[in-house]
Amino acid sequence: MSSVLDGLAVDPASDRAVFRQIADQLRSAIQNGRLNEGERLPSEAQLIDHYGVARMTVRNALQILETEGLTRAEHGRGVYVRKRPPVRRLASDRFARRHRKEGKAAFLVESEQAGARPDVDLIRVDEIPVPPEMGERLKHSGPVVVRSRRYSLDGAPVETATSYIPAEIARGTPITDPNPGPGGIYARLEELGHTLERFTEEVTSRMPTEAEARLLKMMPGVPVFRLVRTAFDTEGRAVEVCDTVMSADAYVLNYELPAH
Amino acid sequence: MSSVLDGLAVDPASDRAVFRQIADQLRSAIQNGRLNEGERLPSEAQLIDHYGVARMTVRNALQILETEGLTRAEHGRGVYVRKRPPVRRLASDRFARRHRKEGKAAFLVESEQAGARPDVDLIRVDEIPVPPEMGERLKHSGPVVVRSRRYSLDGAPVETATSYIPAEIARGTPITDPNPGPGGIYARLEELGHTLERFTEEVTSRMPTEAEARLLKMMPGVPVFRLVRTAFDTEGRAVEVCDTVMSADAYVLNYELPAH
DNA sequence: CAGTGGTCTAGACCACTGC
DNA sequence: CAGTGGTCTAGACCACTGT
Repeated sequence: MSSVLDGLAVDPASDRAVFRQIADQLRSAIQNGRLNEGERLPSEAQLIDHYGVARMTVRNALQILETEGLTRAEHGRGVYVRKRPPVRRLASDRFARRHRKEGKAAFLVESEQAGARPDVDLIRVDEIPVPPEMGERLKHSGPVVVRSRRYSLDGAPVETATSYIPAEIARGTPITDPNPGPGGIYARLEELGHTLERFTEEVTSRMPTEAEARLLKMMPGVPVFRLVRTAFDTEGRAVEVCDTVMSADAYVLNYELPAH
Repeated sequence: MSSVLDGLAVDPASDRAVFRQIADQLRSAIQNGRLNEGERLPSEAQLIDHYGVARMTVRNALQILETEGLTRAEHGRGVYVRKRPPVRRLASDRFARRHRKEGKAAFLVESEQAGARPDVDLIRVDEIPVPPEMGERLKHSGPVVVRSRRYSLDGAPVETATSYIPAEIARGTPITDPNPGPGGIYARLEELGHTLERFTEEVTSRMPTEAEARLLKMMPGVPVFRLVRTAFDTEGRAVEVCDTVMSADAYVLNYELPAH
Protein backbone atom coordinates (compact mmCIF):
# COMPACT_ATOMS: atom_id res chain seq x y z
CA MET A 1 0.00 0.00 0.00
CA SER A 2 1.79 3.11 -1.18
CA SER A 3 0.52 6.42 0.14
CA VAL A 4 1.52 10.06 0.32
CA LEU A 5 2.23 9.44 3.98
CA ASP A 6 4.96 6.86 3.32
CA GLY A 7 8.04 7.70 5.33
CA LEU A 8 6.48 10.75 6.95
CA ALA A 9 6.66 11.13 10.71
CA VAL A 10 6.56 13.89 13.27
CA ASP A 11 9.08 14.74 15.95
CA PRO A 12 7.17 15.18 19.23
CA ALA A 13 10.27 16.75 20.76
CA SER A 14 10.44 19.48 18.12
CA ASP A 15 9.68 23.11 18.96
CA ARG A 16 7.15 23.07 16.17
CA ALA A 17 3.75 21.81 17.31
CA VAL A 18 2.81 18.35 16.08
CA PHE A 19 -0.28 19.59 14.24
CA ARG A 20 1.85 22.16 12.43
CA GLN A 21 4.33 19.49 11.40
CA ILE A 22 1.51 17.39 9.99
CA ALA A 23 0.14 20.42 8.15
CA ASP A 24 3.64 21.15 6.78
CA GLN A 25 3.98 17.63 5.42
CA LEU A 26 0.57 17.63 3.78
CA ARG A 27 1.21 21.10 2.37
CA SER A 28 4.43 20.08 0.70
CA ALA A 29 2.74 16.96 -0.67
CA ILE A 30 0.27 19.31 -2.34
CA GLN A 31 2.84 21.79 -3.50
CA ASN A 32 5.19 19.33 -5.13
CA GLY A 33 2.43 17.38 -6.78
CA ARG A 34 2.39 14.18 -4.77
CA LEU A 35 -1.20 15.25 -4.16
CA ASN A 36 -2.82 16.72 -7.25
CA GLU A 37 -5.72 19.13 -7.68
CA GLY A 38 -8.98 17.42 -6.84
CA GLU A 39 -7.32 14.44 -5.15
CA ARG A 40 -8.47 13.26 -1.76
CA LEU A 41 -6.22 13.60 1.27
CA PRO A 42 -5.85 10.68 3.67
CA SER A 43 -8.93 10.56 5.92
CA GLU A 44 -8.78 11.78 9.49
CA ALA A 45 -8.81 8.17 10.67
CA GLN A 46 -5.85 7.32 8.44
CA LEU A 47 -3.89 10.32 9.68
CA ILE A 48 -4.67 9.40 13.30
CA ASP A 49 -3.37 5.87 12.71
CA HIS A 50 -0.35 6.94 10.72
CA TYR A 51 0.88 9.63 13.08
CA GLY A 52 -0.41 8.05 16.27
CA VAL A 53 -2.11 11.22 17.49
CA ALA A 54 -5.54 12.29 18.72
CA ARG A 55 -8.25 13.41 16.37
CA MET A 56 -8.06 17.06 17.46
CA THR A 57 -4.41 17.14 16.46
CA VAL A 58 -5.24 15.93 12.99
CA ARG A 59 -8.17 18.30 12.69
CA ASN A 60 -6.03 21.28 13.71
CA ALA A 61 -3.57 20.34 10.97
CA LEU A 62 -6.33 20.08 8.37
CA GLN A 63 -7.78 23.39 9.48
CA ILE A 64 -4.51 25.13 8.70
CA LEU A 65 -4.62 23.91 5.11
CA GLU A 66 -8.25 24.91 4.76
CA THR A 67 -7.49 28.40 6.09
CA GLU A 68 -4.69 28.70 3.58
CA GLY A 69 -7.13 27.90 0.84
CA LEU A 70 -5.31 24.72 -0.17
CA THR A 71 -8.05 22.20 0.63
CA ARG A 72 -11.78 21.93 1.06
CA ALA A 73 -13.56 19.48 3.35
CA GLU A 74 -16.69 17.76 2.08
CA HIS A 75 -18.91 16.36 4.75
CA GLY A 76 -19.20 12.59 4.46
CA ARG A 77 -16.83 12.42 1.48
CA GLY A 78 -13.38 13.55 2.48
CA VAL A 79 -10.89 16.39 2.27
CA TYR A 80 -9.79 17.36 -1.22
CA VAL A 81 -7.03 19.45 -2.75
CA ARG A 82 -8.84 22.53 -3.98
CA LYS A 83 -9.07 23.19 -7.69
CA ARG A 84 -8.25 26.71 -8.76
CA PRO A 85 -11.37 28.18 -10.35
CA PRO A 86 -11.21 29.72 -13.80
CA VAL A 87 -10.09 33.29 -13.39
CA ARG A 88 -11.56 36.38 -14.90
CA ARG A 89 -8.92 38.80 -16.11
CA LEU A 90 -9.99 42.41 -15.91
CA ALA A 91 -8.25 44.60 -18.46
CA SER A 92 -7.54 48.23 -17.72
CA ASP A 93 -9.48 49.31 -20.80
CA ARG A 94 -12.60 47.31 -19.99
CA PHE A 95 -14.70 50.45 -19.69
CA ALA A 96 -13.39 52.03 -22.86
CA ARG A 97 -16.23 53.40 -24.93
CA ARG A 98 -15.43 51.16 -27.88
CA HIS A 99 -16.46 48.14 -25.79
CA ARG A 100 -19.87 49.66 -25.26
CA LYS A 101 -20.58 50.30 -28.92
CA GLU A 102 -21.67 46.70 -29.39
CA GLY A 103 -24.51 47.38 -27.01
CA LYS A 104 -23.26 45.10 -24.31
CA ALA A 105 -22.29 45.73 -20.72
CA ALA A 106 -18.72 45.12 -19.63
CA PHE A 107 -19.42 41.94 -17.68
CA LEU A 108 -21.13 40.20 -20.58
CA VAL A 109 -18.43 41.09 -23.09
CA GLU A 110 -15.61 39.84 -20.89
CA SER A 111 -17.40 36.63 -19.99
CA GLU A 112 -17.96 35.73 -23.60
CA GLN A 113 -14.31 36.28 -24.34
CA ALA A 114 -13.48 33.98 -21.45
CA GLY A 115 -15.90 31.35 -22.75
CA ALA A 116 -18.06 31.29 -19.63
CA ARG A 117 -21.82 31.63 -19.30
CA PRO A 118 -22.59 34.90 -17.50
CA ASP A 119 -25.58 35.52 -15.30
CA VAL A 120 -26.96 38.46 -13.34
CA ASP A 121 -29.45 38.13 -10.50
CA LEU A 122 -30.61 39.65 -7.19
CA ILE A 123 -31.11 42.93 -9.00
CA ARG A 124 -32.49 45.64 -6.75
CA VAL A 125 -33.05 49.34 -7.38
CA ASP A 126 -33.83 51.83 -4.59
CA GLU A 127 -33.66 55.49 -3.85
CA ILE A 128 -32.07 56.34 -0.49
CA PRO A 129 -30.18 59.14 1.27
CA VAL A 130 -26.54 58.92 0.18
CA PRO A 131 -24.36 56.85 2.56
CA PRO A 132 -21.54 59.06 3.95
CA GLU A 133 -18.68 57.24 2.20
CA MET A 134 -20.42 57.43 -1.15
CA GLY A 135 -21.41 61.03 -0.58
CA GLU A 136 -17.75 61.92 -0.19
CA ARG A 137 -16.80 60.16 -3.37
CA LEU A 138 -19.65 61.69 -5.34
CA LYS A 139 -19.30 65.11 -3.68
CA HIS A 140 -23.05 64.93 -3.38
CA SER A 141 -25.33 65.12 -0.38
CA GLY A 142 -28.83 64.51 -1.73
CA PRO A 143 -30.59 61.22 -2.39
CA VAL A 144 -29.06 58.57 -4.64
CA VAL A 145 -30.40 55.79 -6.79
CA VAL A 146 -28.85 52.50 -5.68
CA ARG A 147 -28.58 49.57 -8.07
CA SER A 148 -27.30 46.31 -6.61
CA ARG A 149 -26.84 43.00 -8.38
CA ARG A 150 -24.87 39.76 -8.32
CA TYR A 151 -22.86 38.36 -11.20
CA SER A 152 -22.17 34.67 -11.82
CA LEU A 153 -20.05 32.68 -14.26
CA ASP A 154 -21.21 29.20 -15.24
CA GLY A 155 -23.61 29.32 -12.30
CA ALA A 156 -20.94 30.21 -9.70
CA PRO A 157 -21.37 33.64 -8.09
CA VAL A 158 -18.19 35.68 -8.47
CA GLU A 159 -19.05 39.28 -7.71
CA THR A 160 -21.60 41.60 -6.13
CA ALA A 161 -21.85 45.19 -7.25
CA THR A 162 -23.70 48.21 -5.91
CA SER A 163 -23.89 51.43 -7.90
CA TYR A 164 -24.75 54.84 -6.47
CA ILE A 165 -25.95 57.55 -8.85
CA PRO A 166 -27.21 61.00 -7.75
CA ALA A 167 -30.99 60.79 -7.91
CA GLU A 168 -31.26 64.05 -9.84
CA ILE A 169 -29.37 62.33 -12.68
CA ALA A 170 -30.99 58.91 -12.61
CA ARG A 171 -34.56 59.51 -11.52
CA GLY A 172 -37.12 58.80 -14.21
CA THR A 173 -34.55 57.30 -16.59
CA PRO A 174 -33.92 53.68 -17.63
CA ILE A 175 -31.16 53.65 -15.00
CA THR A 176 -33.86 52.91 -12.43
CA ASP A 177 -35.11 49.91 -14.41
CA PRO A 178 -33.88 46.48 -13.36
CA ASN A 179 -32.60 46.09 -16.89
CA PRO A 180 -31.18 49.44 -18.01
CA GLY A 181 -30.82 48.37 -21.65
CA PRO A 182 -27.94 47.86 -24.10
CA GLY A 183 -24.53 49.03 -22.96
CA GLY A 184 -25.57 49.19 -19.32
CA ILE A 185 -25.85 52.28 -17.16
CA TYR A 186 -22.71 53.85 -18.57
CA ALA A 187 -24.34 54.01 -21.99
CA ARG A 188 -27.45 55.56 -20.38
CA LEU A 189 -25.38 58.16 -18.53
CA GLU A 190 -23.74 59.20 -21.78
CA GLU A 191 -27.13 59.49 -23.50
CA LEU A 192 -28.16 61.81 -20.69
CA GLY A 193 -25.30 64.11 -21.60
CA HIS A 194 -22.76 62.87 -19.06
CA THR A 195 -20.02 61.85 -21.43
CA LEU A 196 -17.60 59.78 -19.39
CA GLU A 197 -14.00 60.88 -19.31
CA ARG A 198 -12.22 58.82 -16.74
CA PHE A 199 -12.63 56.33 -13.92
CA THR A 200 -10.74 55.89 -10.69
CA GLU A 201 -10.52 52.53 -9.00
CA GLU A 202 -9.58 51.88 -5.41
CA VAL A 203 -8.63 48.27 -4.63
CA THR A 204 -8.40 46.65 -1.20
CA SER A 205 -8.43 43.04 -0.05
CA ARG A 206 -9.62 41.36 3.14
CA MET A 207 -11.37 38.25 4.37
CA PRO A 208 -15.09 38.20 3.50
CA THR A 209 -17.81 38.93 6.02
CA GLU A 210 -20.25 36.12 6.76
CA ALA A 211 -22.83 37.73 4.50
CA GLU A 212 -20.36 38.05 1.62
CA ALA A 213 -19.18 34.47 2.02
CA ARG A 214 -22.80 33.32 1.78
CA LEU A 215 -23.74 35.50 -1.20
CA LEU A 216 -20.65 34.54 -3.17
CA LYS A 217 -20.72 30.91 -2.00
CA MET A 218 -17.09 31.29 -1.02
CA MET A 219 -14.83 28.52 0.23
CA PRO A 220 -13.08 29.21 3.53
CA GLY A 221 -9.59 30.63 3.18
CA VAL A 222 -10.36 32.79 0.15
CA PRO A 223 -10.16 36.58 0.48
CA VAL A 224 -12.24 39.15 -1.40
CA PHE A 225 -11.24 42.12 -3.46
CA ARG A 226 -13.17 45.27 -2.78
CA LEU A 227 -13.03 47.53 -5.80
CA VAL A 228 -14.66 50.95 -5.65
CA ARG A 229 -14.87 52.65 -9.02
CA THR A 230 -15.86 56.27 -9.52
CA ALA A 231 -16.93 57.50 -12.96
CA PHE A 232 -16.29 61.14 -13.91
CA ASP A 233 -17.87 62.99 -16.82
CA THR A 234 -16.13 65.52 -19.06
CA GLU A 235 -17.05 68.30 -16.68
CA GLY A 236 -15.15 66.56 -13.92
CA ARG A 237 -18.29 65.61 -12.04
CA ALA A 238 -18.50 62.23 -10.30
CA VAL A 239 -21.65 60.68 -11.75
CA GLU A 240 -21.48 57.15 -10.39
CA VAL A 241 -19.73 55.13 -7.71
CA CYS A 242 -19.71 51.36 -8.04
CA ASP A 243 -18.82 49.29 -4.97
CA THR A 244 -17.80 45.78 -5.98
CA VAL A 245 -16.93 42.74 -3.87
CA MET A 246 -15.23 39.91 -5.77
CA SER A 247 -14.11 36.45 -4.79
CA ALA A 248 -10.35 37.00 -5.07
CA ASP A 249 -9.57 33.53 -6.42
CA ALA A 250 -11.64 34.27 -9.49
CA TYR A 251 -9.93 37.47 -10.57
CA VAL A 252 -6.75 38.94 -11.95
CA LEU A 253 -6.80 42.72 -12.18
CA ASN A 254 -4.71 44.33 -14.89
CA TYR A 255 -3.77 47.98 -15.00
CA GLU A 256 -1.70 50.14 -17.24
CA LEU A 257 0.32 53.05 -15.84
CA PRO A 258 2.03 55.77 -17.86
CA ALA A 259 5.65 56.61 -16.98
CA HIS A 260 5.29 60.36 -17.31
CA MET B 1 -20.49 43.26 37.02
CA SER B 2 -21.48 44.51 33.57
CA SER B 3 -19.93 42.74 30.60
CA VAL B 4 -20.31 42.45 26.87
CA LEU B 5 -21.80 39.03 27.53
CA ASP B 6 -24.74 40.34 29.53
CA GLY B 7 -27.94 38.84 28.25
CA LEU B 8 -26.23 36.72 25.61
CA ALA B 9 -27.03 33.03 25.39
CA VAL B 10 -26.92 30.29 22.81
CA ASP B 11 -29.71 28.01 21.65
CA PRO B 12 -28.39 24.43 21.73
CA ALA B 13 -31.41 23.32 19.70
CA SER B 14 -30.62 25.73 16.87
CA ASP B 15 -29.44 24.50 13.48
CA ARG B 16 -26.47 26.80 13.83
CA ALA B 17 -23.60 25.19 15.73
CA VAL B 18 -23.06 26.51 19.24
CA PHE B 19 -19.51 27.70 18.50
CA ARG B 20 -20.80 29.65 15.50
CA GLN B 21 -23.48 31.29 17.64
CA ILE B 22 -20.83 32.35 20.13
CA ALA B 23 -18.67 33.69 17.31
CA ASP B 24 -21.68 35.56 15.90
CA GLN B 25 -22.35 37.24 19.23
CA LEU B 26 -18.75 38.27 19.76
CA ARG B 27 -18.51 39.47 16.17
CA SER B 28 -21.49 41.75 16.51
CA ALA B 29 -20.13 43.06 19.81
CA ILE B 30 -17.03 44.09 17.87
CA GLN B 31 -18.90 45.48 14.90
CA ASN B 32 -21.28 47.68 16.82
CA GLY B 33 -18.63 48.97 19.16
CA ARG B 34 -19.52 47.26 22.41
CA LEU B 35 -15.97 45.95 22.05
CA ASN B 36 -13.60 48.59 20.74
CA GLU B 37 -10.29 48.32 18.89
CA GLY B 38 -7.58 47.09 21.19
CA GLU B 39 -10.00 45.95 23.91
CA ARG B 40 -9.71 42.52 25.44
CA LEU B 41 -12.39 39.90 24.83
CA PRO B 42 -13.69 37.83 27.76
CA SER B 43 -11.15 35.11 28.55
CA GLU B 44 -11.73 31.51 27.49
CA ALA B 45 -12.54 30.65 31.10
CA GLN B 46 -15.14 33.42 31.29
CA LEU B 47 -16.75 32.29 28.05
CA ILE B 48 -16.83 28.69 29.27
CA ASP B 49 -18.58 29.77 32.48
CA HIS B 50 -20.96 32.16 30.77
CA TYR B 51 -22.11 29.83 28.03
CA GLY B 52 -21.71 26.59 29.97
CA VAL B 53 -19.77 24.86 27.22
CA ALA B 54 -16.48 22.98 26.86
CA ARG B 55 -13.23 24.73 26.12
CA MET B 56 -13.00 23.40 22.55
CA THR B 57 -16.34 25.00 21.76
CA VAL B 58 -15.10 28.35 22.94
CA ARG B 59 -11.81 27.97 21.11
CA ASN B 60 -13.57 27.09 17.87
CA ALA B 61 -15.61 30.27 18.21
CA LEU B 62 -12.49 32.38 18.83
CA GLN B 63 -10.73 30.79 15.91
CA ILE B 64 -13.47 31.96 13.56
CA LEU B 65 -12.91 35.55 14.60
CA GLU B 66 -9.15 35.21 14.25
CA THR B 67 -9.54 33.75 10.76
CA GLU B 68 -11.74 36.67 9.83
CA GLY B 69 -9.00 39.01 10.93
CA LEU B 70 -11.12 40.57 13.68
CA THR B 71 -9.04 39.52 16.69
CA ARG B 72 -5.55 38.50 17.65
CA ALA B 73 -4.68 36.12 20.50
CA GLU B 74 -1.71 36.99 22.70
CA HIS B 75 -0.28 34.10 24.61
CA GLY B 76 -0.58 34.64 28.34
CA ARG B 77 -2.38 37.97 27.94
CA GLY B 78 -5.71 37.48 26.25
CA VAL B 79 -7.59 37.89 23.00
CA TYR B 80 -7.85 41.43 21.68
CA VAL B 81 -9.87 43.24 19.04
CA ARG B 82 -7.37 43.90 16.27
CA LYS B 83 -6.38 47.43 15.45
CA ARG B 84 -6.34 48.34 11.80
CA PRO B 85 -2.79 49.27 10.81
CA PRO B 86 -2.04 52.55 9.05
CA VAL B 87 -2.55 52.01 5.36
CA ARG B 88 -0.30 52.97 2.53
CA ARG B 89 -2.16 54.39 -0.43
CA LEU B 90 -0.52 53.68 -3.77
CA ALA B 91 -1.33 56.28 -6.39
CA SER B 92 -1.49 55.33 -10.05
CA ASP B 93 1.15 57.91 -10.92
CA ARG B 94 3.63 56.75 -8.32
CA PHE B 95 6.16 55.80 -10.97
CA ALA B 96 5.79 59.00 -12.96
CA ARG B 97 9.18 60.41 -13.88
CA ARG B 98 8.56 63.63 -11.99
CA HIS B 99 8.61 61.69 -8.73
CA ARG B 100 12.10 60.45 -9.53
CA LYS B 101 13.57 63.86 -10.24
CA GLU B 102 14.15 64.45 -6.56
CA GLY B 103 16.52 61.52 -6.53
CA LYS B 104 14.38 59.32 -4.36
CA ALA B 105 12.88 55.91 -4.94
CA ALA B 106 9.11 55.53 -4.95
CA PHE B 107 8.86 53.80 -1.61
CA LEU B 108 10.76 56.48 0.26
CA VAL B 109 8.78 59.34 -1.26
CA GLU B 110 5.42 57.79 -0.45
CA SER B 111 6.42 56.90 3.10
CA GLU B 112 7.50 60.42 3.87
CA GLN B 113 4.20 61.76 2.59
CA ALA B 114 2.45 59.28 4.85
CA GLY B 115 4.58 60.39 7.79
CA ALA B 116 6.05 56.95 8.46
CA ARG B 117 9.69 55.92 8.86
CA PRO B 118 10.65 53.71 5.90
CA ASP B 119 13.24 50.96 6.00
CA VAL B 120 14.69 48.52 3.49
CA ASP B 121 16.49 45.31 4.45
CA LEU B 122 17.22 41.74 3.37
CA ILE B 123 18.66 43.11 0.14
CA ARG B 124 20.02 40.41 -2.13
CA VAL B 125 21.34 40.59 -5.67
CA ASP B 126 21.98 37.48 -7.78
CA GLU B 127 22.32 36.43 -11.38
CA ILE B 128 20.29 33.35 -12.30
CA PRO B 129 18.60 31.69 -15.29
CA VAL B 130 15.27 33.42 -15.86
CA PRO B 131 12.33 31.67 -14.09
CA PRO B 132 9.74 30.60 -16.70
CA GLU B 133 6.99 33.00 -15.57
CA MET B 134 9.35 35.97 -15.64
CA GLY B 135 10.84 34.87 -18.95
CA GLU B 136 7.38 35.07 -20.48
CA ARG B 137 6.76 38.52 -19.12
CA LEU B 138 10.18 39.79 -20.19
CA LYS B 139 10.11 37.92 -23.51
CA HIS B 140 13.65 36.96 -22.62
CA SER B 141 15.30 33.59 -22.18
CA GLY B 142 18.84 34.37 -20.99
CA PRO B 143 20.10 35.01 -17.47
CA VAL B 144 18.58 37.74 -15.32
CA VAL B 145 19.80 39.88 -12.46
CA VAL B 146 17.51 39.37 -9.47
CA ARG B 147 17.19 42.04 -6.79
CA SER B 148 15.11 41.14 -3.75
CA ARG B 149 14.43 43.27 -0.71
CA ARG B 150 11.95 43.85 2.10
CA TYR B 151 10.31 47.17 2.93
CA SER B 152 9.11 48.23 6.37
CA LEU B 153 7.19 51.19 7.77
CA ASP B 154 7.88 52.26 11.34
CA GLY B 155 9.63 48.94 11.86
CA ALA B 156 6.72 46.79 10.65
CA PRO B 157 7.43 44.82 7.45
CA VAL B 158 4.79 45.56 4.82
CA GLU B 159 6.10 44.34 1.50
CA THR B 160 8.68 42.12 -0.18
CA ALA B 161 9.77 42.84 -3.73
CA THR B 162 11.83 40.90 -6.26
CA SER B 163 12.96 42.53 -9.50
CA TYR B 164 14.10 40.64 -12.59
CA ILE B 165 16.22 42.50 -15.16
CA PRO B 166 17.81 40.88 -18.22
CA ALA B 167 21.49 40.39 -17.31
CA GLU B 168 22.67 41.94 -20.57
CA ILE B 169 21.10 45.20 -19.42
CA ALA B 170 22.04 45.17 -15.76
CA ARG B 171 25.39 43.41 -15.61
CA GLY B 172 28.25 45.66 -14.58
CA THR B 173 25.95 48.59 -13.74
CA PRO B 174 24.91 50.06 -10.38
CA ILE B 175 21.73 47.98 -10.72
CA THR B 176 23.71 45.06 -9.33
CA ASP B 177 24.78 47.06 -6.26
CA PRO B 178 22.77 46.56 -3.07
CA ASN B 179 22.16 50.30 -3.14
CA PRO B 180 21.59 51.32 -6.76
CA GLY B 181 21.75 55.04 -6.01
CA PRO B 182 19.36 58.02 -6.18
CA GLY B 183 16.04 57.40 -7.91
CA GLY B 184 16.39 53.62 -7.65
CA ILE B 185 16.79 51.17 -10.50
CA TYR B 186 14.28 52.96 -12.74
CA ALA B 187 16.56 55.99 -12.78
CA ARG B 188 19.53 53.72 -13.62
CA LEU B 189 17.62 52.03 -16.44
CA GLU B 190 16.86 55.41 -17.98
CA GLU B 191 20.52 56.47 -17.73
CA LEU B 192 21.38 53.31 -19.62
CA GLY B 193 19.19 54.49 -22.48
CA HIS B 194 16.04 52.58 -21.59
CA THR B 195 13.65 55.50 -21.26
CA LEU B 196 10.55 54.12 -19.56
CA GLU B 197 7.26 54.58 -21.33
CA ARG B 198 4.67 52.56 -19.47
CA PHE B 199 4.11 49.96 -16.79
CA THR B 200 1.59 47.17 -16.53
CA GLU B 201 0.46 45.87 -13.18
CA GLU B 202 -1.25 42.57 -12.49
CA VAL B 203 -2.94 42.32 -9.11
CA THR B 204 -4.11 39.14 -7.37
CA SER B 205 -4.94 38.35 -3.77
CA ARG B 206 -4.71 35.17 -1.71
CA MET B 207 -3.78 33.95 1.75
CA PRO B 208 -0.05 34.14 2.47
CA THR B 209 2.23 31.12 2.40
CA GLU B 210 3.95 30.22 5.67
CA ALA B 211 7.17 31.85 4.45
CA GLU B 212 5.38 35.06 3.50
CA ALA B 213 3.54 35.21 6.81
CA ARG B 214 6.86 34.92 8.61
CA LEU B 215 8.73 37.48 6.47
CA LEU B 216 5.95 40.04 6.70
CA LYS B 217 5.14 39.21 10.35
CA MET B 218 1.52 38.85 9.33
CA MET B 219 -1.38 38.27 11.69
CA PRO B 220 -3.58 35.27 10.86
CA GLY B 221 -6.62 36.13 8.81
CA VAL B 222 -4.94 38.75 6.67
CA PRO B 223 -4.53 38.13 2.93
CA VAL B 224 -1.71 39.36 0.70
CA PHE B 225 -1.75 41.30 -2.52
CA ARG B 226 0.55 39.97 -5.20
CA LEU B 227 1.39 42.76 -7.61
CA VAL B 228 3.53 41.99 -10.65
CA ARG B 229 4.69 45.10 -12.47
CA THR B 230 6.37 45.08 -15.87
CA ALA B 231 8.29 48.15 -17.07
CA PHE B 232 8.47 48.85 -20.81
CA ASP B 233 10.90 51.24 -22.50
CA THR B 234 10.09 53.51 -25.44
CA GLU B 235 11.00 50.73 -27.86
CA GLY B 236 8.34 48.52 -26.33
CA ARG B 237 10.85 46.23 -24.72
CA ALA B 238 10.11 44.81 -21.25
CA VAL B 239 13.17 45.81 -19.22
CA GLU B 240 12.12 44.85 -15.70
CA VAL B 241 9.55 42.72 -13.91
CA CYS B 242 8.93 43.42 -10.23
CA ASP B 243 7.13 40.75 -8.20
CA THR B 244 5.72 42.25 -5.01
CA VAL B 245 3.93 40.62 -2.07
CA MET B 246 2.16 43.03 0.27
CA SER B 247 0.28 42.60 3.51
CA ALA B 248 -3.19 43.48 2.23
CA ASP B 249 -4.31 45.26 5.39
CA ALA B 250 -1.58 47.85 4.90
CA TYR B 251 -2.48 48.91 1.37
CA VAL B 252 -5.03 50.68 -0.74
CA LEU B 253 -4.26 50.55 -4.47
CA ASN B 254 -5.48 53.44 -6.59
CA TYR B 255 -5.70 53.37 -10.35
CA GLU B 256 -6.91 55.71 -13.01
CA LEU B 257 -8.61 54.42 -16.16
CA PRO B 258 -9.38 56.44 -19.29
CA ALA B 259 -12.90 56.15 -20.74
CA HIS B 260 -11.80 56.08 -24.36
C1' DC C 1 2.05 33.39 41.83
C1' DA C 2 -2.57 33.27 39.34
C1' DG C 3 -4.46 33.89 34.97
C1' DT C 4 -3.99 33.54 30.20
C1' DG C 5 -3.83 31.10 25.71
C1' DG C 6 -1.33 26.75 23.16
C1' DT C 7 -1.31 21.97 22.62
C1' DC C 8 -2.92 17.39 23.17
C1' DT C 9 -5.60 13.15 24.64
C1' DA C 10 -9.67 10.01 24.49
C1' DG C 11 -13.57 9.59 24.10
C1' DA C 12 -18.96 10.66 22.40
C1' DC C 13 -22.89 11.41 19.17
C1' DC C 14 -24.41 13.37 14.90
C1' DA C 15 -25.18 14.24 9.68
C1' DC C 16 -23.83 13.37 5.25
C1' DT C 17 -22.08 10.30 1.33
C1' DG C 18 -21.81 6.35 -1.39
C1' DC C 19 -22.32 1.57 -1.90
C1' DC D 1 -24.43 -0.13 5.88
C1' DA D 2 -19.51 1.56 6.71
C1' DG D 3 -16.80 5.51 6.22
C1' DT D 4 -16.46 10.26 6.24
C1' DG D 5 -16.21 14.91 8.37
C1' DG D 6 -18.93 18.17 12.06
C1' DT D 7 -19.67 19.10 16.72
C1' DC D 8 -18.99 18.65 21.56
C1' DT D 9 -17.37 17.08 26.26
C1' DA D 10 -13.95 16.81 30.10
C1' DG D 11 -10.16 16.54 31.22
C1' DA D 12 -4.46 17.19 31.07
C1' DC D 13 0.09 19.64 30.88
C1' DC D 14 2.62 23.39 29.00
C1' DA D 15 4.48 28.33 28.01
C1' DC D 16 3.83 32.97 28.44
C1' DT D 17 2.34 37.38 30.97
C1' DG D 18 1.91 40.43 34.67
C1' DT D 19 1.97 41.19 39.68
